[in-house]
Amino acid sequence: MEFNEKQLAIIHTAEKLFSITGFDGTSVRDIANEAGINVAMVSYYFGSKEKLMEAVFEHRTNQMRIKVENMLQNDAISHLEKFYLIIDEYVDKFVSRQEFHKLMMREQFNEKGTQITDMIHEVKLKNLASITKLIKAGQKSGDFAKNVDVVLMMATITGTVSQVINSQRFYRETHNMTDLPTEEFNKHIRKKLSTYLKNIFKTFLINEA
Amino acid sequence: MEFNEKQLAIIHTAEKLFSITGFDGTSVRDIANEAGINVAMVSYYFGSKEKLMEAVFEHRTNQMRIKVENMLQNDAISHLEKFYLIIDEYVDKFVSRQEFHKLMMREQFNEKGTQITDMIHEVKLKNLASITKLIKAGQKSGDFAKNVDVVLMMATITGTVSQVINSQRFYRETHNMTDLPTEEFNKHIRKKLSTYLKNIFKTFLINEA
Amino acid sequence: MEFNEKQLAIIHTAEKLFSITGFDGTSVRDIANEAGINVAMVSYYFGSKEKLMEAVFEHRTNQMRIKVENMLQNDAISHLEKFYLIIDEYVDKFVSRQEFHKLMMREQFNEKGTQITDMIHEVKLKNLASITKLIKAGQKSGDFAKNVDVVLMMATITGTVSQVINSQRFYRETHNMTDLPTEEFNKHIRKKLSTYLKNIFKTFLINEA
Amino acid sequence: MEFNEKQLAIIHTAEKLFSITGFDGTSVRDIANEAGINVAMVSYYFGSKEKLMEAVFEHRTNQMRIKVENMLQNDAISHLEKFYLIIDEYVDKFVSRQEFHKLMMREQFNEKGTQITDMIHEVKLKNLASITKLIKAGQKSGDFAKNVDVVLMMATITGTVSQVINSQRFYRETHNMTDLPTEEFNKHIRKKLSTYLKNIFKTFLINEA
DNA sequence: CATGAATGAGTGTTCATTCAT
DNA sequence: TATGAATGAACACTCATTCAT
Repeated sequence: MEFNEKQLAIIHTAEKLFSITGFDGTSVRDIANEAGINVAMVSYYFGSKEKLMEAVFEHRTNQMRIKVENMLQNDAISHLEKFYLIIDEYVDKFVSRQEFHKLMMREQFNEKGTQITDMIHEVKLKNLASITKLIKAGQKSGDFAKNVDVVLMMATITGTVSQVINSQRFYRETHNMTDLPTEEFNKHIRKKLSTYLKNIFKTFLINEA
Repeated sequence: MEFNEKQLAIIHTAEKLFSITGFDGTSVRDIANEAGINVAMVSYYFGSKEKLMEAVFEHRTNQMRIKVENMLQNDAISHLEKFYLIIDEYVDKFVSRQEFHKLMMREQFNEKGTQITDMIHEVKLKNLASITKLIKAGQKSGDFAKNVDVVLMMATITGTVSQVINSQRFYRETHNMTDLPTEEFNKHIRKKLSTYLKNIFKTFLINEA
Repeated sequence: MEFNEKQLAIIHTAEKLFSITGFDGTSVRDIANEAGINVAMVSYYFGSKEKLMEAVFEHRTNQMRIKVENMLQNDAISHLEKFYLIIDEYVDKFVSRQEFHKLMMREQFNEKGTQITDMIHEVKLKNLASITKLIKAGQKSGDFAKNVDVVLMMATITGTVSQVINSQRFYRETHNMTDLPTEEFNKHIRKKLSTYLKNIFKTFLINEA
Repeated sequence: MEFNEKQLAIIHTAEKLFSITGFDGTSVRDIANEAGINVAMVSYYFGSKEKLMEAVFEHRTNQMRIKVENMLQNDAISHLEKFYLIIDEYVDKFVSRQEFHKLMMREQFNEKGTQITDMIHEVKLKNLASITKLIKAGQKSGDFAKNVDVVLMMATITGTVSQVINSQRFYRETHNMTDLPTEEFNKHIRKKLSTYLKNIFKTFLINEA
């Protein structure tokens, strides 16, 4: 599905406000005002507030998927390095699309199964498949240890990144970075998380041959 | 502050409903109906819906704090074992009070700084202090590696547990546990998370002497 | 079901406005303003605008039923006189409850079968049964002609009265009664319709012995 | 006024939808969708929704007028036979244009005097004049009784037909014709109403010389 | 000549809260 | 102390209509 410019403006505004005040906490009027459009446009373009939320997810869903297909075929880099690339991709995605990922994390916790929780579920399943494939390859080659639970590993990666990014205030205050400009903080945290997570999984994943 | 029975009934119902449908998604009438009390009681007892939310947090805040004071003075167990106990405490808290922790996770992501975000922040700071104290002791004794970021470690522990517990469906489906009764699942996931997290941090934290 | 005073005020106002501007043409706000109550009261007391409409009908439904039970057992008056009493009852009801009957006539034409069309249907069936009973008794005694279609007779009585009452302007203008006060007009039309309908059915119904 | 094909398509669709869901219950979008045209066309062609309604009536108004001019001059048929022809014409019109007549009946009940109520009023006045002319001729020749109220007679004819046709369900159910195809029902009811009404007025109108 | 895009006003309904008792 | 009744504000959404093209 393709969105025109006005629709994209609405989607981006909605993404932002939903991530800040939540779906229920954001009124269609808030979105309309912030986006500088008429209230009726939301219904006009998307049908309903819920459908707008779905549009937000549809628009960003691709960015939730980590892409490893090409990687896996590249024989030049080791399995561990491939895994590192996956970590970097997760970190990159969360850091560069903080608003959307905050929104996604929130929505993921929703108990009532909506269209959106289904979309998230699906992407997670796909990501799981990709990572599992890599892990299994690494195990077959003897590089990786057996008996690793990929679901838990995913939980650690997304959980850790999400914690740091989404409740940023805590990290910033404890690291004396309260007033660090967004750009610089993002750069810093990207590097920090990447290194940390790689370190975490290095010994955990590698076969102590 | 002490709450009478009726107030506690309201608090518990609110805790549950807030965690399911969110703060904005839960109406005072929903809470009143579920708790079997009059709508006006919420305002009457707590002043406002927001104040009720604060009461929910005030009531559970203690449970958010990990207690390590006694542990630290116990010379019979090693630093690593002490750290393991902290992990178990986090896991226990999240598993046994899933509703509240889901609520807390959501609220933590709120950008608008409320009374509640402040409460969460404070507790996290205290927990950080406790853990940091232990880590530093371990480093001093040479047991633990230097240069570990305790904030990141906390993020990993809470992030991982939160991911698994709060979007339980994904874990259950990928582990063929869709219909496992709550009790059994809790027992399983407690053990699983505990072992996993200890494994993660074992090599990471220990000094390769 | 019983209604309190405020509910009755709303019902009466709704009855009036619905009869003038129709269900869709009347807004809940119109009713609230006219009744001097808050908009929210309609939902509060009746649940919805539709339910309010049903309440209007529930409240007046008894008045739609013609009562013949006692009459039928009275041996002092002839079958024809009993039928005349029925005519008078119809005329009386329509004249004294013009607003409600206009509303009913309109609603009766609704194609989409609602709760209300069902209610009307039911009352009409009961009225039909009552009249049929009388007609059959008259036929058995030889007073009434055979082969009369009671449904058509009902249609003539209600149709004629409804036409005259509900599009009153035409009758008034053609009879030079444009400015006749309501009270007097009602008195006049009651007598007029009564006489006219009795005349119509006299020769039609009576057996030319 | 003449309407082009597209305008006629809109008029016919509007006539149908207005008769089913009423004027306020039918949205311009409904009409546009059903007619397969653009929403803006209604305003474009007719100026407004109300004007469209007027166009519907303007288009059908001729069919509301009964035509007796030629009849009256025909000396070959009796006055009573002429009156019978008028009855048949009313019945025919109502049966063959049920949608429009349902719409008209509803609109006739509108209290707020609109352009449309005026149109209806005018036609009724003309019809009244035609019938009155015939009745007076019949009275002059001694065929008809004196002291008949033509307005009431019109009310009986239109009222009876309207009741039967517009709340068809009642008639069908009480006559075991629930599933009778439209065509056959129309044929049946046409004959039935014609015979019935003629019977009604036969003795009522004729001078018992 | 025709239309997709856009709008402000208005819809029924729900909301957290207040108030008289 | 406790509550049913009541309210004004806000909600998501639909409406008939306008306008640039």
